Amino acid sequence: MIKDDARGVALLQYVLNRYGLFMGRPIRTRRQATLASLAAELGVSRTTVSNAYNRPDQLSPELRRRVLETARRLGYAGPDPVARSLRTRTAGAVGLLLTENLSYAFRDPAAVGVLEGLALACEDAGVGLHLVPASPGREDVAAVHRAGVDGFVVYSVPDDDPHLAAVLARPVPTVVIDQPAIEGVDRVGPDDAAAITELAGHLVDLGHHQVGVLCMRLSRDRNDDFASVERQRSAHFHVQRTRLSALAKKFEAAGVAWSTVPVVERFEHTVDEGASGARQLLDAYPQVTALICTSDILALGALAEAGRRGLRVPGDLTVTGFDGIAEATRAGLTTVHQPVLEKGKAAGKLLLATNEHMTPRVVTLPTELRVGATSGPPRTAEELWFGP
Amino acid sequence: MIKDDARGVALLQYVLNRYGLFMGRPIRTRRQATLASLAAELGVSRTTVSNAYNRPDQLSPELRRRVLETARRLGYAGPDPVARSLRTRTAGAVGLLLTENLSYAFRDPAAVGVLEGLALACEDAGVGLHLVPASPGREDVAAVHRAGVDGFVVYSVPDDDPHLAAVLARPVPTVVIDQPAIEGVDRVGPDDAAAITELAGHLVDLGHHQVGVLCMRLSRDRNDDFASVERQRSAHFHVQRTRLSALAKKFEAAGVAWSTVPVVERFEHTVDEGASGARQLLDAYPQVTALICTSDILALGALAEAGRRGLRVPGDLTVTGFDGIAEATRAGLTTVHQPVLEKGKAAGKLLLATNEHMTPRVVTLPTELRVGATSGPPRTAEELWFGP
DNA sequence: GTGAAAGCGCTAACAA
DNA sequence: TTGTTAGCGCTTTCAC
Repeated sequence: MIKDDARGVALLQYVLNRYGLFMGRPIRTRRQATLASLAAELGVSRTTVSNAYNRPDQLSPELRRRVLETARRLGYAGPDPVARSLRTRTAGAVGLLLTENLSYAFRDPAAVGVLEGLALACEDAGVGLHLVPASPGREDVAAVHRAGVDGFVVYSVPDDDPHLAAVLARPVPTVVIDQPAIEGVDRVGPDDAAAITELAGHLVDLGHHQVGVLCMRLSRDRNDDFASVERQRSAHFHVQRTRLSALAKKFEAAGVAWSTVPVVERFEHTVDEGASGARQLLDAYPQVTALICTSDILALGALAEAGRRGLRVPGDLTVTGFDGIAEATRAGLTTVHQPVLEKGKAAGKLLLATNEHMTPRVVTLPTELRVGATSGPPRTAEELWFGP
Repeated sequence: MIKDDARGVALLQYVLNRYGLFMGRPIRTRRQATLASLAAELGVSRTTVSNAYNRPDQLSPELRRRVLETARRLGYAGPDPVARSLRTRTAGAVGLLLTENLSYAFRDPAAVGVLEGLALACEDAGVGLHLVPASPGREDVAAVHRAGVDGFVVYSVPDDDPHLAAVLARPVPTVVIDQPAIEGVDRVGPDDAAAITELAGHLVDLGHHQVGVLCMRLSRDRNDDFASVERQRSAHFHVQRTRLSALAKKFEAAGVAWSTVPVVERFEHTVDEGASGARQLLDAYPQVTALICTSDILALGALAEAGRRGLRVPGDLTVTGFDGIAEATRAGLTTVHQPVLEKGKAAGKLLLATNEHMTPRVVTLPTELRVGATSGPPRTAEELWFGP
């Protein structure tokens, strides 16, 4: 009985809808066709219509043709993706959390490379890539909850970011890139400590003892200034913290007291800010012979500033970067190259591999020290007095 | 009665689930908590739990606290986004269709600019940006149907692409960028014809009559070769077709028979392919005095090739581009600048503006001819014989 | 090859 | 302030 009533109502509703009416209301917009209305129009069951789209082999070609034909006539574009997702429990998309400024993400070739790699992996698997709107400023975590995705990739996010916490709370798999290890979460990234230690070794071997560092933002609060050792230690950006601590360790081992090494921080990650950071550092510490930058973008700015000051590179000043972006290569920068495209791809593959795995997986990417034309031995005392 | 039965079953199911059981089945994985199970646990209705998340003012702070607390205890991360989307009829995301190779989209600064602008607009509105996995090769349109989005932005897609047709069939608003006008669809783009006509005028004024053109792919089939007038006319990439026909018109008006103008096409949009295209064109038509490229990327390649041949620019050869990307500016390229970031932003705003509008809206972006150091008067006959 | 029944997990009138 | 009711549009056993 109940079923019959329900059907009767559904039918009535359907008829009204067809004529652009709502129950008891004046004419409005014509309702969209649904799988049910299509079935009613055809006089078949919803199953059959569903099969026409999802299991073509489950019904006669003739019937299928009729279904599709009628669908076209009614302007029905196929099963509603959201309803399907609810029913099948898969969204067909992965989310990307990226709390940095978008302008950073799209302007740093290294970040774009990661994005591209991830997008490629998604494309291969036929799943969408959902960019979660999460600006660093906004505390509103709702966007994370609203994202209909089967998993998340988290990239370049401070470890105390509320969005990250929100992602981890969601009952879907997660992969982090360049982030600290998290219990039960897959991880992708280079061995930052080893890579920059090798770079530091290169500088030590050249004879540098008076070094300075130019790094990206260490925490969510802005500090376009020198960063104390304490601030370095408590940095919330894993990559920066790791690189700084590895540098500290290496230089301490080489007899350089880390507390005497100036570290300048910049919130915005641009070439101009790199130049400004280099200016600030060199103004205060003109005796520095090597400027270690934690990214190529910053290093390019430092090179520009060196040029502005009339410093020859590497004669007067050694400059190094990190990432190995194309423009750095063209500039002959000494840097550490990391395979950014692979980073994104690996993250995507990890997330999309359905393999049941017990322990969280870790992909460590190879890096390569690329000695370019911007690093050389420091000025000696004689050179300082008598010229090179 | 029926209702009571349903509740009884739900309750039983819930109790079983809590203990990691399925009805009649052995132990499996513990089911995820849902709004309903949370409500049962608390002894309140589902509405109340829903309100705790969506309408905090609809219940007492104390009860809300209890709900959230219990949610945490049960590992409930908030209402399922897909179910919510189904119910509210909004996905909180816009789709981006981009059938070009992803590697193109992420490597051309102009395309990245559009992407960034769109992402910024989405972020402002708090909606996600869903990249639809649609490689140019795959005919499989399912990804378009599977995308749970409230609207689509279509960028740089051939007008006969099946993915585009699939998007238009979906009952959601759509905005196209750099695409031909489509009945009932909003559109964003520069006035390509006017822009390149101005550029052509600049060349005509300089006295160029022997020109050649290097353009991006015209259709989905690969043709790394000269493009006949017929092929130009029937191109499926709107932007390329528009630019070529505007050039034809302008040069015909200046007394140049377009059929005599060599047009070389390249499928891949890279600097290297630009160089190879220039090589092919100049090998066959060494008398050309101006090479018009339909993008800066191609033009940069052409410049490289000119250098390789020992041609001075603009003394021996004038080269022009289109887009106004940063690297082109640095190279002093004569080009047409278009505001790519604004293009993406405008598309996003158009899509997200809920304003009821009757007629499709069109945003025409301003362009600017930027005369750089790569365009000058052609060699005269005397110069050819006696040197400049 | 086709259909009936049972939800997926949630929200939003409307009632109490 | 809280609960009841009625689906959103679809897929999927399981019968027929």
